[in-house]
Amino acid sequence: MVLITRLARAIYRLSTEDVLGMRLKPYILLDTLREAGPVPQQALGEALTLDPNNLVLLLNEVEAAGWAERHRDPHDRRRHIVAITAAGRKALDRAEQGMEGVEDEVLASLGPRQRAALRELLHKALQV
Amino acid sequence: MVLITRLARAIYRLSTEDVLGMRLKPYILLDTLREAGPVPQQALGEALTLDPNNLVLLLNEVEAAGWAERHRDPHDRRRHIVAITAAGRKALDRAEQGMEGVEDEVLASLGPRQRAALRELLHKALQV
DNA sequence: CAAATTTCAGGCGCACTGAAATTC
DNA sequence: CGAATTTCAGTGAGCCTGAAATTT
Repeated sequence: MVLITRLARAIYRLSTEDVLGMRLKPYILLDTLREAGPVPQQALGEALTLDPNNLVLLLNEVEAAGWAERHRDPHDRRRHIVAITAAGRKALDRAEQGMEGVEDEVLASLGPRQRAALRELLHKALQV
Repeated sequence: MVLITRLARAIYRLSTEDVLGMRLKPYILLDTLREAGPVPQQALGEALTLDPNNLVLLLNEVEAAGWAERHRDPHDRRRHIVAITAAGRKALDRAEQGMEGVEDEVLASLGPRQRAALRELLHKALQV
């Protein structure tokens, strides 16, 4: 647990807006959103371990940038369905290129196979 | 990178003071300090990816709790050497028991072998 | 005197609490 | 009407910039 938090901190410090073209939070949101497809706002918050209040503020910012859109769910008009936009995919692609540099620095001690193994383990851990 | 930050966030949310007997930051500091032995304050900050200013505040708190001590380095009186105390080890042991519950929750999808493999990969990544 | 190390004070973006608005 | 979902305003702790103090 300690190791993960220490690594996460190193990642955070390297993931500046200069490197990604956006702050780290929107990047994580867009990455998750692209993987999950259009989802209710609540489910998105759970995936990001972000409480609903803060998600609203983050989505305001991301939507203002044109990277995602909120639409009311026709089946339950209380809900908002969140989806990534074409511009969002483009911005995310650019950010990912910057993130490769961060990964090379953070995981410098690991070879390609070890990185793949790590990715698989992390992915499985989050698949709850 | 995204997976690590998402996991770290989940860990942070579960690692309350009720569970650990202390906040997460002091826990990480004490864990790192016990592993590294007495170290100059500056080196400790680097290991924690924490800038020197914030480390001062964190150490003020940890020292006030009696968990660590700062002493001047006799060879270079500008430096402070930081060391964990006996009370710090005790508090850390208790916190680790609480952290086991967090680990069980966060890594519920992984078996013992996978957890060990994950730990080894993370440890190597940080060994720069 | 310049550099290194630790310390503190001020300012700002961030996260959580509480309450409101809409819809089921 | 009670519950669910999203939204916003207010509050408090946390991080960073800048400058001071001590020692080399």
